Amino acid sequence: MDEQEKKILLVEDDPNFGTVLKDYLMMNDYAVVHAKNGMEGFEKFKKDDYDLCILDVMMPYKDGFTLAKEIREKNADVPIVFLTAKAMKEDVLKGYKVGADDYLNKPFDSEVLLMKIKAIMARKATDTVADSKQFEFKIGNFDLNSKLRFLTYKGGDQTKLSPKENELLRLLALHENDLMPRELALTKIWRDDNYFTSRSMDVYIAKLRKYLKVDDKVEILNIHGEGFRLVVNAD
Amino acid sequence: MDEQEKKILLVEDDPNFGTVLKDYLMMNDYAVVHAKNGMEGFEKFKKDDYDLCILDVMMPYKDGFTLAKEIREKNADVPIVFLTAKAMKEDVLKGYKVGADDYLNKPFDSEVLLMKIKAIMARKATDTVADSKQFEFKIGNFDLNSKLRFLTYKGGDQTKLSPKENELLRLLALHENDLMPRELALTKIWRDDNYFTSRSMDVYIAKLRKYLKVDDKVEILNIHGEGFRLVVNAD
DNA sequence: GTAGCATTTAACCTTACATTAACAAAATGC
DNA sequence: GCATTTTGTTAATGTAAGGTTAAATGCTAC
Repeated sequence: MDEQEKKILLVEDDPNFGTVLKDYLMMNDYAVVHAKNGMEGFEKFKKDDYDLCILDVMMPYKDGFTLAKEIREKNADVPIVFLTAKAMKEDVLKGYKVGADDYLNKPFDSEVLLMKIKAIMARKATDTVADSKQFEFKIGNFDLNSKLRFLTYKGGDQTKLSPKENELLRLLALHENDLMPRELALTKIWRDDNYFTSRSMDVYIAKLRKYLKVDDKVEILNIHGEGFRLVVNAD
Repeated sequence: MDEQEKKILLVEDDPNFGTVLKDYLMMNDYAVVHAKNGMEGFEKFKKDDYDLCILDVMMPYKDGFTLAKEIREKNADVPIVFLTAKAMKEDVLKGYKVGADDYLNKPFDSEVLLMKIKAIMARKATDTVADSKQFEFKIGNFDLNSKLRFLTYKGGDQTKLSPKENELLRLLALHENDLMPRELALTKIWRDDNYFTSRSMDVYIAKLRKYLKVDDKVEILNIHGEGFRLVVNAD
């Protein structure tokens, strides 16, 4: 889990206002996806996970409330903020009914919006304890704790692993005794496959080999032109 | 949780308005305690646990913000809604900084307030750890009393902790031996995540490390780019 | 007011991490 | 064998994160 930007889905049909708002949010380190109408908004929502949705209420074809309802059916938790030109009481009530987290009347102050977003995100910051992805591995005499990024030898010595070391070893462990294609690591961990990332990966393979050296049952073999293989030999 | 009435602390100095609002909320099945000024509000807050605080901003002697800050020192989680006559941008920002959950301008529609309250309560309900009301921890040879904010070493030496020290150590203890994400502390305790709050947090980590130093089984480890880990080693 | 705290800000330092570069050594294919 | 590609190794460099310290600020209480 690295320093990820928070992802915001912004659904706003006014192209000028939408673009300005998007830029402003991006300047404040949010990753923003801008949909130009309700339909598009729902498509984009289904395709990805968002930390927050900002919906304009007044939109052609599919208004913000309808969209909010659809979003709620898919995901009961994602915070929703409505933008609205008029401050009609009925609208506000309707908004809270579909589970709005907040409400903003246009024109609104951008700093206020920012604070609201921060407040909502902070609320959300639950201690989501580790999704049950696999984070612990036994590798010969080693135990790899991939969440806390350390490698224990025979229950004793702990080696801290850097994020890349950790990811790489985890990927190898997931393919224990089997081929872990070079390309897999490069695309999954380095997100790019070129001469330099490849060289970088080799550097990390070397580091891992150094850590694993203390147990002579464990080794990382190269399969020329294919990838690597984490082998655990019997005693 | 059982079918308990939710308890609301209402702090409002205008006796007429306060009484009307209190009655209205009670009619809607909330248990309401009405304090007539900031001082009284804080006294009442300390005496009981509330699910929500509604604070008037403009009050003699102790305004709503000051009160909110005091409340926050005691309890970082309780939702706070401000009532204010004027909609000054600075005020709104100030409100969110002290951790407001919402903001209402007087005169406001009572139904809107009700919806907001419902929305906030619903949010709280889904907040998984909101109920982790644990205030006493054993950390190696230390005992942390997080309510009274002190740290005892081997039943003897007591160190008083400042509010921030206390919250931070508590958060670490809640995740003992596990990762306590940096971001979690920053959003929960500092309510903001930027370069300076991050540096501030480091200062507090240093303070805690100094306190904990006397017990060499206990340490706070950093996990680069992720957060911290309070480790208690076996003897 | 000012004394005494808690907290933030600021500057600065250290460490951790990832990449790059240059080169050596294997492996492969002809 | 020798040319080419792939892998291995080491060191340097750059940057980001974390750590430390002291001063500045803000608050409360006297």
